[in-house]
Amino acid sequence: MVTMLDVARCAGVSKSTVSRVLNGKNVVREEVKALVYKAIAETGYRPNLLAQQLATQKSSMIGLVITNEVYNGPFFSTLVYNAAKFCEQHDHRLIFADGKHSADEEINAIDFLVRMKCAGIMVYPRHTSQAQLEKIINESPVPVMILNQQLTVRPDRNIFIDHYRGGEIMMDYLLSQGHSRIAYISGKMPSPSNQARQQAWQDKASPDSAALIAQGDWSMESGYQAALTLIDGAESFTALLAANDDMALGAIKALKDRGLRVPQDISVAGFDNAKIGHYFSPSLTTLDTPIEQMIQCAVEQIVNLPLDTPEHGLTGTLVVRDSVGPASVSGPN
Amino acid sequence: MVTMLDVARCAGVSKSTVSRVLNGKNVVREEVKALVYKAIAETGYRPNLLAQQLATQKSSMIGLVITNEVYNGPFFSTLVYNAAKFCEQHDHRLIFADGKHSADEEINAIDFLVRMKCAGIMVYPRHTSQAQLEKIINESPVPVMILNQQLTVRPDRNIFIDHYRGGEIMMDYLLSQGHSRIAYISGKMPSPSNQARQQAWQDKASPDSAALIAQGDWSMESGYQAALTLIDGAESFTALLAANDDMALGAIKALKDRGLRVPQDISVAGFDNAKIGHYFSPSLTTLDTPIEQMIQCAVEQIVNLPLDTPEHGLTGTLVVRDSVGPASVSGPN
DNA sequence: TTGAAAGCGCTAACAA
DNA sequence: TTGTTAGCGCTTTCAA
Repeated sequence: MVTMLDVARCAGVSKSTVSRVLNGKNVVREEVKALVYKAIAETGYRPNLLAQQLATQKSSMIGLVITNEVYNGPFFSTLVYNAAKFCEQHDHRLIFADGKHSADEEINAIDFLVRMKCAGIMVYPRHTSQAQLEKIINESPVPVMILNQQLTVRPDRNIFIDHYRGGEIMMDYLLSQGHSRIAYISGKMPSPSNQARQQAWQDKASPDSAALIAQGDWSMESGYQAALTLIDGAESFTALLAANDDMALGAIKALKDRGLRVPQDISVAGFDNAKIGHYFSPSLTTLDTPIEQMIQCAVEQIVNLPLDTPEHGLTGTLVVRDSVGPASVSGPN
Repeated sequence: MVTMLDVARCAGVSKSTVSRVLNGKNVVREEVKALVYKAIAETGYRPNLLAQQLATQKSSMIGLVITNEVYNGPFFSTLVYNAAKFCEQHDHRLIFADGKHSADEEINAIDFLVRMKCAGIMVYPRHTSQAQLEKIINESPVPVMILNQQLTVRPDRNIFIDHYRGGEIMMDYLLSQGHSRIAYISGKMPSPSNQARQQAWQDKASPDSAALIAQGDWSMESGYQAALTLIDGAESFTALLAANDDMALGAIKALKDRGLRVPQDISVAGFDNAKIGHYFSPSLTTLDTPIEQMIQCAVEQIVNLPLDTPEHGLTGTLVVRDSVGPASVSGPN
């Protein structure tokens, strides 16, 4: 491996001069500079970033921790895409650690990134408790930004989406369409997104809706199964709200398979505004979640832009499409 | 920041002893060990991975380069999910660099990972030429594995999917269903996947099919538009093959919007076996692409498992569903 | 404008 | 079994 010293020797100068040339400090004579560049080209030298970061005590990496359970959702691509985009926009690189499926593993992933001396870390937590997160934030030498879920402390380290408000928006829309019996398909717990959405459903739904809930795990298949369970249940309903689009899509298939029409017999809505929702038939009414904005805030907070963290949670916007219609007079059962 | 020296002082031993304790060399007296652990706990010491990797000259990171144009495809989640999975399985971490949208940027991303001293690098190239890739592979001190596309050299650094064979499988199936006029929606070039699939289509389609091709860019929307173009074209066809599932799904919507039935009037097929295909109506006939296997081979090659690189490309398997039916007697126009 | 030397935090001979 | 010492490849004072 060719080091800076090799370049220096080859150019007939000292290590420090090479370093200066590379770091653009304009204190080097042009002719020497040229010599150094020539030597660099000749030797094929690549600066060692580990050494560089160790010496400067700073790095240009931003870490992201996500539990791989999230990988399949439409969330994931959008999240990573935007994370990479905003990192690069601020001359940083995204580095990525799998939080796997337990609090320990999530904490481990964060720890790895801390020890890699990332400039900052974004965590999309799934298992780690508030208390643990708070501890991590406070002990970390670099900014650790908690995404998606609301923390009760350290708002400066927290960019969250107000999923409760999102749930309300969706429920209000369904109610405004005349639906009074609304079923809910939940995402896999623990999940702050699901928890808040479910709470909104519960608060807005008619009091006797307790039986109108089925457990999903965010996947299309679970939405399919959950919908079957609900259809076969004793309680009737005219609308079905799923905690994400994937499950809503699975649910629509289940309804169709049972000969029910969407939205004439049953209306269906989801969350997240997955692209496919537009192309599905019927096209899916959903809530567009401001992922891009969330990531942007997090990254800019890390790179220390003079930017205010949003005081309140970000809220999504309703996307009205065809899968929700007015309540039919008679429900399916 | 608390360093190893701090721990050593706190425990009343030397730095090397602390190091030994940490690295599990069982040459340290139990009592001393205990002392060190106590000091570590007290000080809250976290080893600096940069320093460690600089000193040991090795790292446990595996890099992945993807162009962000790929982020939206169903490919992406699967790719990253499996990459993370197999990395962790072999006690490595995935680190991720955006190839953005030019050869220069891809090469830059690879360079970054090289300079971060990754143990190995996986590249899903989009823009970089064979010659450039070859150069990179040969010059890199660590294994650089080229994914997806076939290289003419260095099969030991190349895990590819035989997309031409995949295209043939799909075309053979369509032909076996009696289709003779088969249209094709292409992915965005440059792309080895599209190139090979398109070639297979061209070789298998009837010679007068030249007009039956429309340009897409992998997105659902482009599939939608491309299908409209084809429908409005002068040439009739009974089947439509799209270079990926997303475009096939967009195309199906276009057909429906024009009052055409799938598969009765027109059959549609795609590639990649995106999950949603199963839930769409009609469910989508597609080719399952062995992404997981590809990544596994790449990772195991990097971590130096006694494993043979597959001699030939991996091939996908046909997934027959509802979007393809027998050729109808009369096409749409 | 340049070079020498110390130091970033760690590992790994070598000696003791 | 432990401590001393010399690196890993880079940056950055401090002198020259």
